[in-house]
Amino acid sequence: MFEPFVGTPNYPELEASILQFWEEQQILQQLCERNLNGEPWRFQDGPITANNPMGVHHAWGRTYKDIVQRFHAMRGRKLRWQNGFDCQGLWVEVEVEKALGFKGKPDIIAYGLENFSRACRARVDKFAATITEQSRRLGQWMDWEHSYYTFDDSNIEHIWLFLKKCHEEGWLAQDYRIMPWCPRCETSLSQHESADSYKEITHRSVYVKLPILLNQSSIVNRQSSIQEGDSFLVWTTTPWTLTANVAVALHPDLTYVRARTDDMVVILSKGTVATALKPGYEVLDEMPGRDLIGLSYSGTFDDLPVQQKMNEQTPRRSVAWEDVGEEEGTGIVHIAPGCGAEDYQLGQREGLGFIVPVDTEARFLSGCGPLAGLHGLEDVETIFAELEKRDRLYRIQRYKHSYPHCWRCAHELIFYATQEWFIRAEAGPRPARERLRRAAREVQWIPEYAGKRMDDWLSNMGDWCISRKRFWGLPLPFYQDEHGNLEVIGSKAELRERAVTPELVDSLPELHRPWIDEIEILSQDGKSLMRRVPEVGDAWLDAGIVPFSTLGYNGNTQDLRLPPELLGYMPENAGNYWRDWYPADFITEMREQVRLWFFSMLFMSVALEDRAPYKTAMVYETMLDENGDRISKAKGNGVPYNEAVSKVGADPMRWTFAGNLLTKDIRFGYQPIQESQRRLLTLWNVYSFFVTYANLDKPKLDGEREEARNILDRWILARLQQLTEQVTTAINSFQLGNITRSVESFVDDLSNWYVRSSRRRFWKSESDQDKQAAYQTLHHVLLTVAKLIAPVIPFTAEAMYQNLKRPLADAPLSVHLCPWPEVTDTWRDESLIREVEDVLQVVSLGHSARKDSGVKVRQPLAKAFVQTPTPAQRTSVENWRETILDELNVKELELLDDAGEFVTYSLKANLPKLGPKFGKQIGAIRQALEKAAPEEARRIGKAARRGESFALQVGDAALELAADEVLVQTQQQSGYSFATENGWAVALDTTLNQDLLDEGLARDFVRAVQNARKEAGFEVSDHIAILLAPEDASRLPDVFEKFGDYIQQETLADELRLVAWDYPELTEVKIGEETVRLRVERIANS
RNA sequence: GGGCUCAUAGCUCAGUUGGUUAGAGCGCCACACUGAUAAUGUGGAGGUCCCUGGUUCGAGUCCAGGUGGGCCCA
Repeated sequence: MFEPFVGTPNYPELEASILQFWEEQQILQQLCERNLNGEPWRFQDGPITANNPMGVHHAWGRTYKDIVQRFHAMRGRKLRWQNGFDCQGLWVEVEVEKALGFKGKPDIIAYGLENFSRACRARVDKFAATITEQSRRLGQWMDWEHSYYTFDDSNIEHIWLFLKKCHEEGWLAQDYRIMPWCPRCETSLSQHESADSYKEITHRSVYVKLPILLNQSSIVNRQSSIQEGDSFLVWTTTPWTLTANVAVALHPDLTYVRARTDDMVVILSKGTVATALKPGYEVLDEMPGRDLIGLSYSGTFDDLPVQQKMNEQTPRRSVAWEDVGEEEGTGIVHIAPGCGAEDYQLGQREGLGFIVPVDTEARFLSGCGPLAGLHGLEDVETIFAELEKRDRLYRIQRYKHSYPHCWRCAHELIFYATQEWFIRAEAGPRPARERLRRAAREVQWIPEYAGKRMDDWLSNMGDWCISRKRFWGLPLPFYQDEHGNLEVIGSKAELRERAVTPELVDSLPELHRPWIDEIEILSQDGKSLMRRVPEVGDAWLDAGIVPFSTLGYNGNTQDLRLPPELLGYMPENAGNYWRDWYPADFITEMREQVRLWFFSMLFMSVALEDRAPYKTAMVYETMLDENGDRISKAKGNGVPYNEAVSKVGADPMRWTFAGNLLTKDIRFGYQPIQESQRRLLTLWNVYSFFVTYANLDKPKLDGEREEARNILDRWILARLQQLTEQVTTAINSFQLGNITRSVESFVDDLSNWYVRSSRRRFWKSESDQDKQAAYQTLHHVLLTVAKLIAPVIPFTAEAMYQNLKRPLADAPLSVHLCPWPEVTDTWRDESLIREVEDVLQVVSLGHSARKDSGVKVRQPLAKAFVQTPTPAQRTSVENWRETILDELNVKELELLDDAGEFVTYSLKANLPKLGPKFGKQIGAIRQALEKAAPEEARRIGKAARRGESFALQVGDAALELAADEVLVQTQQQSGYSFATENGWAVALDTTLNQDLLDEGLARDFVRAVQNARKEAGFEVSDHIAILLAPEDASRLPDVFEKFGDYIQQETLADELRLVAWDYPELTEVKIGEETVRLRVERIANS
């Protein structure tokens, strides 16, 4: 009937067969067909960089995406199932360069741009295929045949449309930016690339003196003691940048000194005197930094043309800067805005100009006089000599510091001002910033702080630098003539219209360099020739446009990668497509995407539609290794995805991911996965229990169900409604971490209470009807759980479902084709659930009392006494009397009004009730209750237990309190074995008579036989014969007289034979206090 | 320097709108239970809920300040 299942699942094997099943039966296809007329549920996938195989951290995010998509699909919503690949930009170039063994730009140019672009495309295609395969293996459902690629012409054209819009808004601008630059590869490096490239290195740093020119100074503090001829002492580790000096910076609040050294007077901060000056100096006087602002000075290379020219425009001066420190140098900082990002910013603030003294190879330009042609980094000797010649050199010192290097060729980097394209945050009549903030406020952010992060970013963001001086990327559609006039092209059609040779546009293989660079256009007035700027675009433009480009926003739906037959879109109504699918209901990515992808999408959507392109945005945190350390390739401490998925399977990983709370970093490794496997094992055990016994009993599981009369069935069904509601709410509200919590708690109840208590119903029930009900209930529960876990662990769910659905005539082919479970109101029963919580309390206390008495559970006891905290809770005990008797192995259960003889009472205030009512009085009331004399406590306690109000004397006042305003506790007095908690009390009568002892022995005997059966490897349904040799004075023969039927029934023993002590092949075992010899034999099935 | 966030048992983490004796899992010790169970139960050991102050009858929870970690921006 059912496929037998024992032991633990082999996930990799199981998952492989299910993947094959999904594939063969085209389950996703069927799901799409089923939901063809459903309300759209709009998920926008963030493109994964198709540059390398995916890692486990990708699997984490993809699990979230898959959970949510599968859930909504089960609920009948129509989805696009579109996965996306990020295909352009420096990351791809860099990997291709590595693969080809290139050192930098010159190698690429030598290789040929055309070849290079083709190589980039090939790499993307290769890894898109790899990632697709890996994602399938994870169980992620996507329409893998129709993933979008950001290098597609349609994507590029949509970005063009956006950029044109930006131009119309007046947001586009060219400006300078300081970039880390490799003089050997002749290229800038992005921030990402330079982040990990700092290495310890020793440079010769230099102290130079800059004579102050009091006469030329705009501001002179007449009180200060500065004299003509005093010099600022400044320090730098990059002497070549002195040619680009335009200012010095001092901290206005630091103390500076005049000091005599080498027969001259220098100025430096007080805190740096000892390290900066040669021995034998003399401090003359001191002054605050602010007195030294606005002074002119003579530079190091006044005679160089670049310096002369700049000095005419903006004369060198000293400026105030809060970032100046005394940890190193002289407290006076040399400022070269053309050679440093901070310098540049300060320069902007202070209205300074900037000088770029070197070319892209770091060789001095012609404006640098005698230095021209020399290398800024390599020809330091000459720079020192020139400084010496000009009497500016004070001291040279070796200095060890961490300095950025090119990660490709290991060459030292410089910082370099380059001209780039920007989208302004605050330009135009309708500036972007506030419009972005307004749009972001309409988004539901999960967790909420993601929204704060976005707003913080938007409030503080600078202009968006969108250009890169590279090759494989979005070709910026910016066309300039020789005078620098700019026009922005918004589509390929427009390009053709404007092109000097339209046929060239027709024959473009793709909208990429180098092909696109061939196209020239005519300016609007038709007078001048315009060429495309050489730059390509920031890759975040590629990703940010996808809410539009994947939906054919520009009206061109020809080359979209979508399966129209499954979405109900025929070519004739494709124009409605984007309107139906924009904006997205949901997006989710790692937290850093807030200021990256979420930002770029928002920006582009605000520009085009003035609203956010997503309604709900969810972020998750960082993945760490299982020890909480950052995962890095160098350390090799990450779990390799392919290894993990083939070793432990996808579902245990998915369960681990799903269980993490969004606000927490996840600690991931094999340990946590094993933990998840263990948690899931309980469900498999219940499933295995069901399958085993259902195969023996062959219950009727199809058609009408028995009415659930048994309280256990009613209870687990009530819990199932609760679980259904919890899981549904968790996914609907994106609190995904609550799914596993709810399911685990339910499975725990199912295994340790429902199955445990119902066990006997499955193999010998008094009534057939009850047995049927038990099977049907458990079957229904397992099937429902399979559906509820289907989004999270689709393989496990499918495996269970495929087996469990066998007896059902018209069940859907796959669990993923089932409708999502709905809450059945007739089965809801909150009070029954609370009852069981009470019962579990009683049972727990009973076990505790057992433990206390030293009488083991197998020994039946005559009587248990139970006292409830409130009268209402007596029904809990009444309703579950049989279960409690069975669980505690007692013959009788008595409810006590008053555990009087066993206990003393103690009272506590019920603060949530009393607090609001009595306010400040509550302290006194608490005292009165807690300090009440024993008889007084007993009087009140009894009254409260009966649900009656009672009088309480508090100081001078006599208060009337209601029963529920006091909490009654009872403590064990003496005599009986006793346990109390939360107002509950359970006492056991531990006196034993011969009948009880004999029954205990019978149970011991049964237990021994069961053990023997198990060791012999018998099936649970095998009938046996028991051969027993008791010791001389054994009570067992008597016990057999009395409990023979019970023993035979329990052990499926058709025969119970007493044999001699030396009978062959007996095994000695202990039964209670006795030692016996026994053997079990299987009796052939007749 | 600014923003966000976190700090609870040896470890990983829960802790809903403020409520009495702060929980779970893992790990450790003892005992028990077991015709699904590598499961489970009971008991034990293990906590200044980061610190200080405030609001309140009452603070792990709310507020302010501080300390420390993480991330982002500058």
